[in-house]
Amino acid sequence: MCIILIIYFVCRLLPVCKDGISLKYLSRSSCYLLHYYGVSCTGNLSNGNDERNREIDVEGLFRACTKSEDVKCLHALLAVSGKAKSSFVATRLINMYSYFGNVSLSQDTFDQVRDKDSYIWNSMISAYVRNRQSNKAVKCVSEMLSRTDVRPDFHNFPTVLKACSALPDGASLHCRILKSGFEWDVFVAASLVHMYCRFGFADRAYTIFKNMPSRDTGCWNSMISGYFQNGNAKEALSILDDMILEGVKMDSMTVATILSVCAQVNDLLRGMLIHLFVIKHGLEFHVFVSNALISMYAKLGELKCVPNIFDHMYVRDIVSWNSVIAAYEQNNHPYVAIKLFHRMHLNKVQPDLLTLVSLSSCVAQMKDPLCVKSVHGFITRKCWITEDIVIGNGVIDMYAKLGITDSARKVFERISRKDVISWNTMITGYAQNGLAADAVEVYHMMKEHEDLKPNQGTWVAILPAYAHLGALRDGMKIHGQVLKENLELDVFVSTCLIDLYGKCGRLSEAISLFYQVSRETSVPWNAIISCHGLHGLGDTSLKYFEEMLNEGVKPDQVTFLSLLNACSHSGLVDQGKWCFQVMQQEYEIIPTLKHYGCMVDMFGRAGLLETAYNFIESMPIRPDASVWGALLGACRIHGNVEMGRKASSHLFELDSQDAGHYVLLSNLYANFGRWEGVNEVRSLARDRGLWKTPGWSSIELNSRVEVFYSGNQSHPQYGEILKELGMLNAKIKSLGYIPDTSFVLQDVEADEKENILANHSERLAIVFGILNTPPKTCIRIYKNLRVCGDCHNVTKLISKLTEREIIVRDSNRFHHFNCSCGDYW
DNA sequence: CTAGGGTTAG
Repeated sequence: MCIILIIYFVCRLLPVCKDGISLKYLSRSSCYLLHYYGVSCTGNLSNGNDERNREIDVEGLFRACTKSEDVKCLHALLAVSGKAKSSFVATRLINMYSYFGNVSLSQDTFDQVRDKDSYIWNSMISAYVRNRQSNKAVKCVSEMLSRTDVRPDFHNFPTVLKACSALPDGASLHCRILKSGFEWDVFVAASLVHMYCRFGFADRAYTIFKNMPSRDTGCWNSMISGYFQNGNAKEALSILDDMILEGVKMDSMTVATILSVCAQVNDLLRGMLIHLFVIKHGLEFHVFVSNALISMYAKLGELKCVPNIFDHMYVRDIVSWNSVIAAYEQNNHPYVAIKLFHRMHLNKVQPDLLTLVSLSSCVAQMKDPLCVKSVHGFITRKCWITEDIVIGNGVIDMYAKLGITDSARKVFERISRKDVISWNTMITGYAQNGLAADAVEVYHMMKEHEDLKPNQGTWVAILPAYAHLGALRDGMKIHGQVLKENLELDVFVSTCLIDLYGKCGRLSEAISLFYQVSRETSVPWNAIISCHGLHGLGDTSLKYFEEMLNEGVKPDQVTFLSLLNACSHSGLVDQGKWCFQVMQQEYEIIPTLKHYGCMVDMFGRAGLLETAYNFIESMPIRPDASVWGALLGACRIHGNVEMGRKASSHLFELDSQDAGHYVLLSNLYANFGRWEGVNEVRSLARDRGLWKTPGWSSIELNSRVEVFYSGNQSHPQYGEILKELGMLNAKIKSLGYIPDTSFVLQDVEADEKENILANHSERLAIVFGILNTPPKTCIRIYKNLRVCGDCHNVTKLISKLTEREIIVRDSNRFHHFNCSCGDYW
């Protein structure tokens, strides 16, 4: 196609002589180009065109370009006749380059033009915006505004406004533009509506919208998407109703927006009706409409229709591939997603950042360290530019999803102008990888930047970290902020708060919050079920599940995970089995490794080690380390050395890097005094360069979290704590306490064992609490490992002696001491 | 010759 056009172009436009093209008019590069395309430079070419016709031909050629290379070719040929530097031609070139994603060529073209008119400025700004280089777009806008030879007109406004609303500091520019009063123009008004929505002033946008003398479909779309992007999905839908009432027909843009609204408000029925509308009006031929359909179905967990839509698509763009890959990734089918990724590769579609974000999440789900490495390598080779904030944030997220928080942090540090999302992503990255303390550290760093305003995403990022650390006070401070910002009804924020209160032992607060929020989606239900389970209240969790079904809320895989966990903690084996069955048969949810792990844990805790083993053997997917780890943990509880050996042999084969597994097996041997086994495991762990995770306990006092390690003498109050601990020890011994040294897993003398026990970190933390709080104050301790049996006994006695309520949360569950009220506050 | 409103994610 291109070759023919070039020949045509050469025939019509270049100066010709009777024997063919006169080479003296061609530059070296265009000779080369012609040669490259196999165009003979001799031959019979027609002549005789006037100026106007030539330009019409250029137009045709522009339209025929299908890739950046075509434009380059055209550009080179235009350069020959010296036309490329005219503002008119350059504008077209800038647009073409930017359509094909090659902004740097747009910029080169732009820079070479001396007399720039408002058209060319406009095109350059659009080129940046189109390719998401918001920083450069805004820079370009301010440069234009600083010049005297060009003034923005009402054609410029939509572009300029769009550029401004892409960046928070674009806000200062929009005032300048507003002064000129072109609000009546449909395009300008629609852009204003859009911009106001971007800055969070949906009401102001609505005022403009309402006062418009006439509205085209674009304006309606602008208002609908504006409300939607502000999180007001309900208003968006009511605008749609108004639009239909006024007899304005939905177009492809409306449909695409509404589909994502449906996904957000969980309205599958409306989504399907829109799908029918799409079919009836043939709108599925717009790529983005089909894309929107795919993501709508994916978000609502209806994967059945997805392959149908995808396979019947006429054209597929990068978004189509990304959407379909994300659809499977988000619904826990990482292997299907990877297969699609391969198919995409075969179709020669280049993956972009978002593809890799999904891919990272898939790889993280599959827990395959080799895949993690290859994706990491891929990302590194791509060297995604860090100048654009969205790309930088995506890379941080990607590394966090892969569990490589160090790399995430490096990218984070390299971004010079971090926005709120950069910070939120970094905090979430740490929190989701269990590094709550790092998450808190980053949050404190964020607070030092006064120009940054934490938003809903920040709260959703930091609250789980506080919940993990048991930092109730800090969490409550965030609750205060949330109330100030009227965000307490936001489902995500309030779910995090429910989780926080639940995890910090304040069940009544969690419940009252739960009944305040909208319970239309499974999200808050999952939180309330999970936190009751954590407290060993499995029956209550099941009651909430029943209530959830009565209210017509569809449970998802997280719901069942929380339920199975709850059953496991409360020893409700039959109910757990029932849940596992219902999940598959009624809700067609395919159990993930996590579900299997819960089941094994449940059987194991109940002492049904054989059942657990057989259950693993019957699994349709390959059990991973967490499944075998659950069995090993159960063997430790029930003292079954043989089964423990069996489990650990599978375990070390699958994942030889987790120190915790070695500790478990060595503990199991130690319990039976089989020190040779202990030594064997320990030297194995040492050979593989693994160390036992140090145990720590933390306590929150006066808004500070104090962390104690086993026998750590660096604490300023260490002497005082030791003295008090000695006194308490003597007292509880007189009450009949005999240290249970079977929990000491080193092969040392008996009195040394007692000494080790007495130095367990939670005891230091508890005594610290007793010393530093008024009498009768409840003491809450958080511990990263499990509470050992001896500590359990001692804590019970200390609680009695000091008349203190003591709550210890370990890596597994809550331990309540002296709960005379029998309630959980 | 230009422009607004759309789909993936954070």
